[in-house]
Amino acid sequence: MDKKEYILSVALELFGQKGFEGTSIRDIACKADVNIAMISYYFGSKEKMFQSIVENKASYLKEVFRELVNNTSLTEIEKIDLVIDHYVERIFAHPLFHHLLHRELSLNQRTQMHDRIIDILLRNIMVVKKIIESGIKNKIFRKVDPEITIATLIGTINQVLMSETMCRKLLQKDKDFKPYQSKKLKERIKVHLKQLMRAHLLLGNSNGE
Amino acid sequence: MDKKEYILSVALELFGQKGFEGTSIRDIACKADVNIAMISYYFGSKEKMFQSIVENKASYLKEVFRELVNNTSLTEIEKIDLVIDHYVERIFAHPLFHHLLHRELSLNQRTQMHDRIIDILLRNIMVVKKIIESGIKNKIFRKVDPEITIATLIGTINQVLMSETMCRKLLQKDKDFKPYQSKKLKERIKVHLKQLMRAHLLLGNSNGE
DNA sequence: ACAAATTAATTAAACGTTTGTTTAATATTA
DNA sequence: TAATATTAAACAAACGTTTAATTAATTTGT
Repeated sequence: MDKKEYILSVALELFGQKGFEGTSIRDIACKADVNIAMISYYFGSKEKMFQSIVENKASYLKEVFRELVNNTSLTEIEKIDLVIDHYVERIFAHPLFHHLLHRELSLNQRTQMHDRIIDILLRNIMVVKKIIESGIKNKIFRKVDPEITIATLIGTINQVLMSETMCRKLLQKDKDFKPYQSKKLKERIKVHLKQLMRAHLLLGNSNGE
Repeated sequence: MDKKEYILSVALELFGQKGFEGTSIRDIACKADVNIAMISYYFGSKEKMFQSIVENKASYLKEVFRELVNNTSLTEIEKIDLVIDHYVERIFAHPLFHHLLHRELSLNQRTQMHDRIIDILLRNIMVVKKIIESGIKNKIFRKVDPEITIATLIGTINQVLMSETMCRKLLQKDKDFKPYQSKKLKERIKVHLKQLMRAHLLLGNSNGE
């Protein structure tokens, strides 16, 4: 692997676990087994390295939802199902990065980075919002609150994966249980969210199981 | 106000906004207009002050849900409604404290504090879990996933209030809009969660509006 | 193809700040 | 007088960053 990328991956891991202020560049350099000066040499500063991580990783999650909204061969509820699948898969694939994003979102530090993250997240949120509004307009969905509904989608997954220890205690698993690596948990969340959204969104739903 | 309490309130505000590592005791002392040494004098250390904040504030939110589960004059869905009311009111009343709790939950720092916060949160979570399981047992609720359903409840509110800027952009409000002080938003979240939970939980629900 | 010149990568050490904490002296209150 | 509260100053340690020297890699001229 490219050395620069390797440093970024180590930095992501530590930032994700201990936060930006909670991680020193010495921590990163030590774990990546490089000299401290290499961080300034490669990235200019600690904060610019942080920005590199965000821009690097964010590029992965662009253009995923875009095609969804323009695909007319799918019903709105099928699109919602796909959004759930994509989103859950993404968070399970990059849990530390999403920890990083949402923690940064909850902080009043680094305004510029804060706004950048909002831009990144908002792009996909708007796609989902349009799907919901389309479903309402076509009288397939109930007149739900689109924005808060999206918060439910995103917030549910964040909440479950917020803390490994918390997740274990909530689900009453032993300490060997690794939430991020559990395919069962991933499917469980998908099933829950799909059932939840169908019950919440679909008109004339008698919930026959 | 008691000086010790005042320092704690200032510390809560700064920790809530900028995180534990992102806030220096000089920031706190300056904003509270006291000498730096007073923090050690009163609390012993920065971390012990943090613990004081958590224990102080946490005492407020004990014993709120306890009575709910033992009250047999209410149906399960009425209890869920009350849980939603209480929980939303609480977060809107102490937004910075809940920021603090959940951010600490997402960090792998201060294991002891981490476990303490989990204990605090889990107590109320278990009450809600029992309500849901009771509803399922009494064939009033569908056979939903109780644990992930709780994550939906908590996660939705966290998500909406995670960032003031994000909230404004999501709801397309101008910069004068203060999410934490908006009674309209508070009611909006309550209505959403109640409708969501009724559609999700109640058996034979035809969603007639 | 090969030595010379140039650029890039890496290092140990030091830089000046800021960090949390402590000290020892002073002021206030009981 | 004795206990408590408050202060300015200093503490060592850790912080992000820079420097200047050295090694490695690449490019160039012949």
